[in-house]
Formats: sequence, structure tokens, C-alpha cells
Amino acid sequence: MSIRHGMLALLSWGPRYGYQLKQEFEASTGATWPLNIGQVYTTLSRMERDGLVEPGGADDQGRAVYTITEAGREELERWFSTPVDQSDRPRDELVIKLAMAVAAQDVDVARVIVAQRTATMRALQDLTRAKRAQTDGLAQRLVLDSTIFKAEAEQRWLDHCEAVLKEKKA
Amino acid sequence: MSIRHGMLALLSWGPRYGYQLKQEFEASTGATWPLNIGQVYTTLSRMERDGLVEPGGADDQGRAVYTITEAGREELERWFSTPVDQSDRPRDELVIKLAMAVAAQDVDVARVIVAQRTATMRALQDLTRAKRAQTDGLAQRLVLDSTIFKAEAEQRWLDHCEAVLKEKKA
DNA sequence: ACAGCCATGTAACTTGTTACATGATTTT
DNA sequence: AAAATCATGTAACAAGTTACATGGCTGT
Repeated sequence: MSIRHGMLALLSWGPRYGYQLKQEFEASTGATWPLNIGQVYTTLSRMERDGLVEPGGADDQGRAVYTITEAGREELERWFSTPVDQSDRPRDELVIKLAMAVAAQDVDVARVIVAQRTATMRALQDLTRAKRAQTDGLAQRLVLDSTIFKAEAEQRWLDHCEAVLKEKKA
Repeated sequence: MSIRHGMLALLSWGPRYGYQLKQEFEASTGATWPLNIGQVYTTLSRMERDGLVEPGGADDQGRAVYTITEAGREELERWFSTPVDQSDRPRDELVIKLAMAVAAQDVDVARVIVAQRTATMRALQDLTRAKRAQTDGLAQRLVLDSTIFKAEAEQRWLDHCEAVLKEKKA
């Protein structure tokens, strides 16, 4: 429910129209997570259905603006004050893949690890380059840093897996 | 598509029935990602629809087994040999939350960070305890380690955010 | 004229998820 | 006898995602 809440947060500053939400969402998270414009409208409809936002007619240039409701503000406040729990994080595809490769004996685990590490390393290089070229605001910077931290953690974990597997084989 | 492929991997060892897939999936990933039994059957139906598996009648105890098809094996091989790309990772709710909190001026970012750090720290303690008590196999061990690595990275990132924000305010 | 951005929206689809219904077998 | 586990499945829904249709406005 990240997109719902993200859009709700943007709407809490004041009325917004669909296209604007897309732009502001992407501006806040950098180019990291593009947001399909179609999804903005479907999400707005669903939030309206759930009483979190209200259509506020058209602005001076005829654009269809939405306003956050009181229930929407409560939901948003709840979102900000409740930490993300371990249990509601999405399943990690890479981890499942490696677990399955290890469990099955006939899959070449080392090959999977090497392939992934190459890809992650390349991603890390791109990220570092993006980091150097960065001119934008605080939010975008922290989002990019998060991606870097995660990629580094993944590298460390892959190294760890390799070491554990080598040790077990001996 | 982690569950699909995970189940496909299990089916590549030989025919399996639904309940068995649930058990083996949970055994491989430890207690980390429980798999709802209902989902096993819906996923099996969808995989059958997509030609990845075939119903293989009933086994000697009358259980409805499924068999992987040639297309299924190809799909699985592609899964193992293709690294997980940066772009197809799910959006991180915490990162979006913090980005939105930073972008909006009226949200107390520091409070959000502190709340999350407390929760993550507690999770980390539970994980360390689970790690000590661990008796099971290689796959489960690596899955648990991954969770720990990620939680640690999150803590570091939260510290980093706090530092950057403090520095900016000065 | 044409490309590209601004702007709105709908239809159809995907995975993942849960609630429910049903019954057999096993353990306590 | 009761509780737990084994076992299968369906119905309904959620969020996210994409493809498509439509049109105005702007810059080259």
C-alpha cells in the first residue's frame, strides 16, 4: 500500500490533480520508482471509494482536483506513526531463488550467486555514478542512499553465502 | 512471481501434491515466509493454465499430484540463470514513507525514524535469538541471515538519515 | 505539419491473499 | 470424544500494472 499512502501524503499538503501527483511522487523518490499515470487514476478512484479522498471539482485550468478527507488524514497519521513490521515486507525473490537452488541438489548454486553478484555490482556502479551527479533535494538523496545501502548488503550476503557453501562442501 | 517459481522449483524434483508443496516451501525458507495453503491451489491452477505444470492424477494415497512440464523446466532454468534486476524489486514502503515525510515539512521525520528504529531493533533481537536456536539446514540458515543483513542495513540507513537531517538543519 | 508533453480516464489483467466449505485421518 | 493435522478446493477481493482511447496545448 505504498503508492496509496504516498499519494495520500502528497494530497495532505493541499488539493492535487492526477498528473501532478505522478510528477510530485516521482520528484520525491527520484527516478527510482516511476509511477504509471494510469495507476494514479485507478488509485484515486479506489481511495475515493474508501472515503480517503474527495473529488474537489475542477481548478481554474479545468483540471480535476482531489482533496483529502478527515478519514484520509487519520489514515495518513496512522501510517506515519506505525513502523513497518518485519512480517509485512514482500517476499524477496533472490532469497527464495537461492533457498530453492540450495535445497535442490542439481542446481548450480555457485553459478546463480556469481550471476547475481555481477548484476548487483553493475547496478552499484550505476548508483554511484548517479550519486555523484546528484543535484536534487533531500528526499531523493535519501532514497538513492537506501538503494545503495541495500545493494551493498546484498553483495555482502552473496559473499556470505559463497563462504558458507564452500565451508560446507569441505 | 517468487511463489510461482519457488513451487516450480520444488516440482522439478518430482511430482508433488498441494499440501506437500506448502510444507516443503516453508521448510526451505524457514518460518520466514509462511505460505497460505489456499494460495498453493490457486497458483497450481494458474500454472496449469500457463502450461508450466500438469495434473498427474492421484498417487497411491489418493492425493492430487502435479508434474512439471517441459515448458515449466525451461521457465525454471530461465529463472535460475537470470539475475534479479534492480528495476523489478518491489517498492520499499519505509523508504517511500520517509521520502514523503521529508518532502512534507509538517511531518515530524525524526519521530518516524525513531519509531522505525525501535521496531527494527526489536526485530533484530528476535532474529539473533532465532539464529542461536537454529538447528535446521543450509537454506533456512541463509534465508535467516539475509533477513539479518537487511535489518542491519536498515538500521545503518536510519542512522544515516538522522545524521543527514541533523546536518541539514544546522 | 509533427513531435512531445499535458491531462483524464477505462478495461482488462496479474499476483498475492484470505475466508469459507468440506471431509479424512491421526493424536491426545 | 475432542483437538489437531492432513488434504483439496472455490469465491471473492486487494493492490499493482499495462494497454488503449481521447484530446488540448506547445515548441520546432
